[in-house]
Amino acid sequence: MSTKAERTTAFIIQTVAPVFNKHGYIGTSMSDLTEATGLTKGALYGNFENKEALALSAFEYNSNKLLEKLDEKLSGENSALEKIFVLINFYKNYDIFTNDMGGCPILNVGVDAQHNNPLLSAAVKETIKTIEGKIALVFENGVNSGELKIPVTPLQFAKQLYTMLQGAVAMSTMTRDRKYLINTVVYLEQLVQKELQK
Amino acid sequence: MSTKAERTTAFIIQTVAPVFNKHGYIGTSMSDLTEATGLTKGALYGNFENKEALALSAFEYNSNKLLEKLDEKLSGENSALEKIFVLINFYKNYDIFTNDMGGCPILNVGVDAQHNNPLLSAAVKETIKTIEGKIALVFENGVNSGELKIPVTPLQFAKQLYTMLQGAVAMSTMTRDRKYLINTVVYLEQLVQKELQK
DNA sequence: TAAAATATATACCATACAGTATATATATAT
DNA sequence: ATATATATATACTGTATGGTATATATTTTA
Repeated sequence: MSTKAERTTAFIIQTVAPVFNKHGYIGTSMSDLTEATGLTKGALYGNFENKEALALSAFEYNSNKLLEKLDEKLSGENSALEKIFVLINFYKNYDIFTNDMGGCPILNVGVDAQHNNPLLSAAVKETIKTIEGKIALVFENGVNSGELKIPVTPLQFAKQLYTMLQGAVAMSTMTRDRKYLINTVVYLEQLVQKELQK
Repeated sequence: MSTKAERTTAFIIQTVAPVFNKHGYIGTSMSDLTEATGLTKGALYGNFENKEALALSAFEYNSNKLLEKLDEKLSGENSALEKIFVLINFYKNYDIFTNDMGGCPILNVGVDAQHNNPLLSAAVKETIKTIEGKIALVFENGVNSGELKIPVTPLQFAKQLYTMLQGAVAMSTMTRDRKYLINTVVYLEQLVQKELQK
């Protein structure tokens, strides 16, 4: 079993993660975090070097939850095309999935950190690259097995798909209207059906 | 000619606008603004009630610059299809256009304000609605004149197009890679060419 | 269970924050 | 040009900020 300190650290991260994600790095104060956790500054600074380390751990926590879910959706025994459909379909309820995190960590931290925190900004870029790689791999396998055809490279196609999905995420986040997600998913499903099936 | 005070107010807004857009509402301090303008707090508070009023004016300033540019692109004597091409093409250099503002005001303020400032958040929603309306009008005219065909309502199609464009804006903003803009523009040009032309 | 190690709470820095009261300087109107 | 109105600068609130030193409490190890 894990030590008490390890469990406290884990508890802090998971409690603090949605607060940072909602209010941003500067917008989150240390007293917001003591309030959310019920712990004191002594406890927080005993487990983390400073506010930035906390924010970074918080982002990694949210980011990993997302990456794990994507892995789950893109794994399994089904075909490449089916995997793409499952992925697209996942975004229909992306707002619900990310609600516990306080919204999409990619979008929130990516935009928030761009001129305020280079470390967080770099972490977001890394995560985006990872996600694009995961999607690209599915396309690559689908092409290699002769299952589907794509007009550009797998990575390029993955980037284009992810851009559209994140567009829907951004619009639904800013307007608080999930129709952007739903309509984009419908559009992409049709697109994949028509264009990719060999 | 305008009074000195009016010119000062205008000067403050245009100087302060990119600062707010880059660093967000909470991330921008009043001393950031005195530093940027070379004025003192007395001058700022003499011209604006408080920080929030300043931030709102700053967003409206950036937002209007964008809306005016869109009006310019969507006006003229050319056909509906040509207008759509001009619009899409505008986003190829959207990052350059918004650079003076400190980035896309819709995305930056829309994401920054979502849990921190209801007024700014509402202003962004309003601007999005306005932009979608402008694009929808072009589609509506194109359909009514029999120039082009669309599979859904003009507003619905406008929303879908704008979502994709904003997706490219979001991705290129977060990664600082303008290829997302370029590739999305290429994709949308093909889409419009193939699907809309009657 | 007692000693040592570790984790958390308390009390405290110095600094930065948004905002204000008032004095001073600058426009404007007569 | 002078009086009046207005705009800006200065000096100052009280509070909140991130971070720290140290005392106290709680685990862990022996």
